[in-house]
Amino acid sequence: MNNVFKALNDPTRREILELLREKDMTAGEIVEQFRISGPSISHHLDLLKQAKLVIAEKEGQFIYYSLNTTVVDEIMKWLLQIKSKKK
Amino acid sequence: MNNVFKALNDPTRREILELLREKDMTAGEIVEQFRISGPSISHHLDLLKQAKLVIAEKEGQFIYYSLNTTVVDEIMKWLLQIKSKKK
DNA sequence: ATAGTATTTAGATATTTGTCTAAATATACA
DNA sequence: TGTATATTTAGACAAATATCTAAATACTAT
Repeated sequence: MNNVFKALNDPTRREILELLREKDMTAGEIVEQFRISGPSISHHLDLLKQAKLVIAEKEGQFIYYSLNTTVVDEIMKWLLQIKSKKK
Repeated sequence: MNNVFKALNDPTRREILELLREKDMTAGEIVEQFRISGPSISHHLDLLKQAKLVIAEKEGQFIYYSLNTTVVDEIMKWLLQIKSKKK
């Protein structure tokens, strides 16, 4: 869960997730949306992958990234627990 | 919102929130729950305060900290939006 | 006033993080 | 086979972060 919070704690990475909400994209397409170098985006994608927030699938010479929202449920559960204050 | 993700991106701070779920506590009581120095906890509390995840109220020589979960709703909303994948 | 308790602020330090450029790897295709 | 394209890995560096000790502030009570 730590990894997920870590992954979410960056505006660029959150923006990547928002992009992937619309449609799956290749690393290159994602890079195009930002003014950040390819390697930096690649690094962000790696963190998102580690958190299991995205899935990477190779198709020929491209790598397609897609959202994986199952981990989001876990976070929401934790947040709900916090919200259910005892006193 | 950035501040909230930042505040949540630390196990100690998340644990503080879990403690405050049970009951309001003074800074000193919170410090007792950890093996971390008072000043460090004070710093964590400050970040939580900045994120508006906790509220601090002075009572005599003590400062009582309590959960504020209204900000949590904002995060949940964002997460739900991410979960509602288009394709 | 003075002493004691609660908490924060200041300043230092080691670690982590986000970014970059250059190089490496992998695939496509002529 | 050789060249172009897509992406990642490696290594460096500045900025942010978590922690500490020492000092400052604020309140209580003798």
